[in-house]
Amino acid sequence: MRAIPFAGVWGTSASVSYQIATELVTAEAAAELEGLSKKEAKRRTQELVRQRAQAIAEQVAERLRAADGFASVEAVNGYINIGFDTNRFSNEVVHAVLTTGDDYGRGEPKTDRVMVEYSQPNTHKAFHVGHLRNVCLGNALSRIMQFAGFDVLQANYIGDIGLHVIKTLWCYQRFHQGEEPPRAQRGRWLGEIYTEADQRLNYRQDVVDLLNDLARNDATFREAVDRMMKELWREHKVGEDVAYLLGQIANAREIKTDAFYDDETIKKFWPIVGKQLTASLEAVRENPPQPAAEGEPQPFTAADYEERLERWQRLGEHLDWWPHVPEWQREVRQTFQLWEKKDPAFVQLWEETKAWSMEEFHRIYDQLDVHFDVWFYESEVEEPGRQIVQELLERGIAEISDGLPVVKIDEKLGLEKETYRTLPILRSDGTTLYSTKDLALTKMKFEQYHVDRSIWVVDVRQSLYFQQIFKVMELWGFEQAEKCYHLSYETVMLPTGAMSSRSGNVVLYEDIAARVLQRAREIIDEKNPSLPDEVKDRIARDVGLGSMKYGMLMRDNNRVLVFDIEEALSFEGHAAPYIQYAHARACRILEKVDQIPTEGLTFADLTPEEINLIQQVAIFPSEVERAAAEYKPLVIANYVYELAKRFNDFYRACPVLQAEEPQRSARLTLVAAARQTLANGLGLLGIAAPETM
RNA sequence: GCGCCCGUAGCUCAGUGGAUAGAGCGUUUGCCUCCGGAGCAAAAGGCCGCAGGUUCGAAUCCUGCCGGGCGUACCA
Repeated sequence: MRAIPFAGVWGTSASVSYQIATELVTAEAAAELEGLSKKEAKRRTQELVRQRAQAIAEQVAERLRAADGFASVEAVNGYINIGFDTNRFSNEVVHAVLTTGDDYGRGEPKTDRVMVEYSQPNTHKAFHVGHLRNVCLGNALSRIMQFAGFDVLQANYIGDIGLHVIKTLWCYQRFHQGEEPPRAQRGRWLGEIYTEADQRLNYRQDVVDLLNDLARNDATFREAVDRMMKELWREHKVGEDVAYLLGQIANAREIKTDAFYDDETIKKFWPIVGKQLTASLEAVRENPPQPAAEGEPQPFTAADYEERLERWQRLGEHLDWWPHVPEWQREVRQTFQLWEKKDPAFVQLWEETKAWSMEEFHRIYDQLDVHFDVWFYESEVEEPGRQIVQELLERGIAEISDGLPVVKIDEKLGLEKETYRTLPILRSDGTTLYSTKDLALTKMKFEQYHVDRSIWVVDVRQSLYFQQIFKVMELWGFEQAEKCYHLSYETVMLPTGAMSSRSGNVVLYEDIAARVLQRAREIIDEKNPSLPDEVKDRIARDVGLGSMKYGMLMRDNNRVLVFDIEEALSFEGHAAPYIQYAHARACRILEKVDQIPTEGLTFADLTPEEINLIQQVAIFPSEVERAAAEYKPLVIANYVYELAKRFNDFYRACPVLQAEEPQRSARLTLVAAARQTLANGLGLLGIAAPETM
């Protein structure tokens, strides 16, 4: 049974005649099909089933007509289409919505307690669009499951310790000691320190990566460098390093960061690289390369050279970093030991700077109207995690391999094929890994919060990792391991490529929020200039942030989201403002009447637009249930857009206030029901439904 | 190598084994004396990556292939 797939018909459609026809035909026509080829037999069966299904549908329709109680019964293409009594069903739907109000669509209370862990931002790092997708998803999922009847606990898991924090604090102490940014900027400023730390510590690798990239992929570069270096060698007699570079590049062999004798080599070599890149770029611009044959490596285009040249330039600004990198890396390891020893001064610095980030996070959550019931911190599960590692070792589930504790999961499960691989659970220097902490956290969720199910909303790149964690928990004998679910979603990319704070290719949350709010405000100033300022501000927030959230939710989880700020700033078409606008229009109609009747209405001679709208309103509860069962906020995002669309159709085709009674009352209640459902649906996505905009 | 995900209109994407595969953006043409034009109507645009299979019926399920992304022992 399903809704009749044609617009403007209120009823249901059944395909049972096909099942019956199939059974009958296969039984009766066996003899006839005997001698035919497989293909012909198939075609003949298809033909017979079609005819038979239609015949059965007609018979059934005939009976149902006699039974009475349906508005219409028809046999079409083998389907039995049953039209409902529109008046009765419309009354029921509208009555249900208006009497339950904000609770329309709410599911029966369920016994399961579910924890949804999401957001998990790292302190000392920037909050960007990638984090935004996570928050929107996790929060919408929580709201939906709660509304569907589950007892939901929303949990945040703050990454307040780990290598990233150590790196940031090292960089702060080493290069920015005593500096203090303006209060509102402190979280962001720390994020910049982190980026700098990362750039410094990876400097040698980044330099060598560029060289290797060129040596591997660009034949022109190999030849030119070979020529130039030979000259350099003859003229200056610079020693072994040049020979090394020459050899590796000419043969497209990998250059290693630690294979240099002289720190000055790179400084001398760098201009040569740039010179060659510039020359290649010019050559390619004048004379674009022909695409290589199938299977051959493609020659670099102008864009390829521009990108490399840009990297070359950026790295060239810090050639003086090169000699220091090994020493910096040593310092970072020492800094980690300060944390391990709980050095009081260091712990104090950590607490202070952590608070800077937390302040920013709280500001963001408030703005997004996101509220957590439980706050976990990585720093709090380090010790419990170590104990679990200890126990896993004692029980032989974990072992020491290459100097660190790991669990060889496939081996322990007796799997031949590589599936779960090996999970390291503690660093060889004794510092904790993400996995160390997650093992403890998983246990804590079930034992301290007594949840029946636990959902992790985390990026898809960690799916193997979570499979590993859950399997290790299972091996450890933790029964609730099967109640753990990783809800993965694809990454957020930018039109310029993958996000990376190191290369500066990031879009920060605060920047998009600011732009979206500003744009919303401009539009309101233009469309509704007479509103008071504070009302305009509130609407700008509802519309701007709503639009931003909807953009994060309108795409399927396992699809990469390319975040385009221009798209986010467009409030037309398939976006939250469209839905909010339908809601505001409904409010305009409703405010012009004193009272909305809820019973004894006459829904007679309904137009297709009215029927479509009532139908869409009617399926809201089942859509909520489906969204919760499938963990898919997208279901609601699609639903609420479709509802707005149908409302707009109705709005155009059906005058309400000027209609004659009893049609006027019926339409008024329909508007009220649609408005309520729009508001409820938007609410599940964490999006406001303003009355004016 | 192995594993996971994606491939649908020019672009970005919806689509629960069922009837004629839908939106938005973009393009073209219209609609405010009428409950708000952040709207509406119309046109154009499709071997649903390819090839098999299952089924009365496949964009949807299965297998293989092609193309792209991601993951794959001390990052999180």
